[in-house]
Amino acid sequence: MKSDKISEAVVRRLPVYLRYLNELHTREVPTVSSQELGQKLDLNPAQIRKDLAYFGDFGRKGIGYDVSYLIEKIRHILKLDQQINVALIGAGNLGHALSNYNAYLQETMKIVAVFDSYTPKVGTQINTLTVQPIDELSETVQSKHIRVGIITVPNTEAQRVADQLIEAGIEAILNFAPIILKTPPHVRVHTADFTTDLLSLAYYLEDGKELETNEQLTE
Amino acid sequence: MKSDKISEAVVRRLPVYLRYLNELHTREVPTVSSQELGQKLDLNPAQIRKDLAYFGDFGRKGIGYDVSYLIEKIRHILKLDQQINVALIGAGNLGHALSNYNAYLQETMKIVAVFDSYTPKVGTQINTLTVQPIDELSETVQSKHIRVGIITVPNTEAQRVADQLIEAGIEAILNFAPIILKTPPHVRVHTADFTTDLLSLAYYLEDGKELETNEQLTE
DNA sequence: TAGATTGTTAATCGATTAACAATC
DNA sequence: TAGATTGTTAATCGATTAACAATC
Repeated sequence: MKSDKISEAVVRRLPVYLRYLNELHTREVPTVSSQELGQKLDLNPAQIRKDLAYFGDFGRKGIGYDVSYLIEKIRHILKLDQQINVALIGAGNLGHALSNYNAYLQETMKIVAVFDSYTPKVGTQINTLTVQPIDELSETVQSKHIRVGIITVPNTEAQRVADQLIEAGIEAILNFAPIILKTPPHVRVHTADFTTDLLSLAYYLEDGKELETNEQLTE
Repeated sequence: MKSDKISEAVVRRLPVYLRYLNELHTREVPTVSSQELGQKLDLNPAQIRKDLAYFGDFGRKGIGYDVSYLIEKIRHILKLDQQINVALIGAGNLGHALSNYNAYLQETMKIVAVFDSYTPKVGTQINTLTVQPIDELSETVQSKHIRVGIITVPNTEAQRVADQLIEAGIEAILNFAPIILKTPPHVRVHTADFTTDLLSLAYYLEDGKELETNEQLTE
């Protein structure tokens, strides 16, 4: 196939493939079929083949996909064959948590700066990074060649921080605040909103299992 | 319309509606149209009307939707008109961060217990909760009528914890570990995997903006 | 009444899955 | 050669959007 416009659904599956392929690589498994991948990742094998075929002929008929080769290809497609510097804005608990995830980010996306507007936080250490005041954002984005921003500030500040990031020339944003950011079309925004995930989960709970009002809770 | 099987996409938008409706309610706005909602939430007004119409006729032609009434209805649909108790497994930074979000959870989903398998963490306080050893999970799930589990443990432990939660009779899981959990069909699992969000963001970065190898980084 | 907006049908668009020839 | 598995087309399925009669 090759080319066409690629849908977001396809792009979002690529990191999932990559993650499992890395695991296979560690286990020194040389090749993998779309069948096996599908089983492991709960996806239809035809869908996996189609996803990959958008970008090239990576497999071999009768054999499957070479694990190392496919890793290389997907990393290239996702632009993860270069280091991508990331800034974290918001040094609260969530920011702290995320700063530990560098290892999961294919070692190519990397949080290289942390900012907070709350004065007592400025100057403290998060892992190896020193929390900077937010007004150094623009300068640091330039000097450290930061292309992606992660917003972990309170709701009320999220839009303002987004504006500042865009002003500073950032290209993409991962937003953890449960609000809809207004951004220009050239800046890609993904929202990681766990409150939506959790609240929508409630819909699928079974009916008739609520607490009875007279039921006693052991504390 | 009313009824039919409701797609996951529809269910996932309900909390988004709810969140903004609550904001309108706070601002004492009495009614809202699908047009206004769509503008604010970046959604097609027809889609919003259709989503709501799956569950009943909540609007008034020529007027729009009564904010308070719609809040009540959506809360009922999402089963958020009762308290839903939640357990958090994993008392690391991420667990810590999430335990502060109770306020965003419509005050009906509530984290009422925290567990960790790492002995030194057991007994420490997270907000008002004392971290419990993981082998108290089953008992506490029963006694506190916990229906939902949030997994914030390391990758390697996630599947085991999921199994324990299911064994304990939990009905739904929000999984933060970047792996695909294997679970029986009656247990609903949502995955909140920010690494996928972030890595897929890289795809949308502009080409030709990589760091030149000879470019100097100011530290 | 005139203007606004719903609920719903029909049209469109897009994504997933099945099927199979090609070929390792 | 026989078995396995890809890449791709066609079929299916599902979700979004447009349009409009009904009506507040």
